[in-house]
Amino acid sequence: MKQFFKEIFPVTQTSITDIEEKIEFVDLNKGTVFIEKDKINKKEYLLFSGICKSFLFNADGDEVTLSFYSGNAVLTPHTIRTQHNKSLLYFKTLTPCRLGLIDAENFIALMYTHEDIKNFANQILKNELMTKLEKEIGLLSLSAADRLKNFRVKHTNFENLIPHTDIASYLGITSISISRLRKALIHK
Amino acid sequence: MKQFFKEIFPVTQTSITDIEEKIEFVDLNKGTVFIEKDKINKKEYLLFSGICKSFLFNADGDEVTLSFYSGNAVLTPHTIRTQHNKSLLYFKTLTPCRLGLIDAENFIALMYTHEDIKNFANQILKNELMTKLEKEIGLLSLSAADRLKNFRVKHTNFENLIPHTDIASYLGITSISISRLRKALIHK
DNA sequence: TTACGATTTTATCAAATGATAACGACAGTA
DNA sequence: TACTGTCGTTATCATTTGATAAAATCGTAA
Repeated sequence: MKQFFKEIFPVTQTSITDIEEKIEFVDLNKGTVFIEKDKINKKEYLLFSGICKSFLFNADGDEVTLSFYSGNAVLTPHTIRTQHNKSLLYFKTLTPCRLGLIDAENFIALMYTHEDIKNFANQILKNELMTKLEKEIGLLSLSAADRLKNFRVKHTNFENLIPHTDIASYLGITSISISRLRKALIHK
Repeated sequence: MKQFFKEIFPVTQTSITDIEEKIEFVDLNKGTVFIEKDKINKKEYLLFSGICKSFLFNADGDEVTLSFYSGNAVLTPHTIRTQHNKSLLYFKTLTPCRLGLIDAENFIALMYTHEDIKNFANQILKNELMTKLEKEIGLLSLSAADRLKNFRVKHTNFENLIPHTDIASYLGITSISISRLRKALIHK
């Protein structure tokens, strides 16, 4: 737990303790859809280990990968819950994952009583927004090869840990294309 | 004002009046950058007429268009547009625009005292997130031609009102491509 | 009106990406 | 061990998109 917050946004030992006592820990196998679109959800999710992704289905019924998360990280509140507590997205594990769940209302209460926890939450939101902006800029103005290069910097070794189809649907290309790009990038 | 809220999210006459008395109205010529990245900003923006866009610059220094807004509409809310009261994005007018500005803190105060204004704000936020998701899905899984088709449905007649370069940078293609696609789509 | 500058279109060619199919590698299982 | 299904690669060909340059169009100001 200490390490978790140290990596993301340092908070006091008191805050860590107060969060920890409200957390429910869960271990999931890979390939588990643990948040479903349009379903009621009232939890916050801390990812302690493993890799998971958020996704939707396009008009053809294919999965479209929006974001990856790898421990240690926090899944973003906004997309998991709208004002009616319904998720906008699906989430699934791509490797075995260890998650920490907190009741969202409890967590909000902690934000009010602990200034550093509020700052922590703001940092999470900021990170997510910046990541989204960077991704959109990449999609709008970079070639697939450059998007893959950026992906490698941001998500080191993911190509050896999760299916390439998930990476392809994140980059907006086919899995055949990613294979071709991987070959082309070897000599560069 | 009545028409504005009627189109977006109906609120009571009392709420309209309470908002209206805190609004500052502004008329801008086309091509005016009225929100700048990294500059202090503490306002909410209501767009009563005209078309504007949010944008950033990519690594090559080219404008990347993120979203379009046309009256009547509300621009990206302060909460997700800024961090520490500094804007994450640029906004500029693409036609003459009539805007209404409200101090963000004043607006939040109204949300606490008026349930319908809070719901209105939540609706704006949700719409913004949904629009973003739809755009990302399009970028990830549609051809440029299909993205243009969708754009035409969502932004009727924009091709006759704003520069095609802005539309191209929104769709992630060159202005030459958009011209080619326009020709190809005439016979379909 | 003419002239100028910005925008849009067109043409040509090269490069990137998709579609389809076949092949190979690999893990799990009977 | 052989079988099976999943995943990744490779090959071929068609299509899409970009780059560059030139021409056409449009709006605005002199």
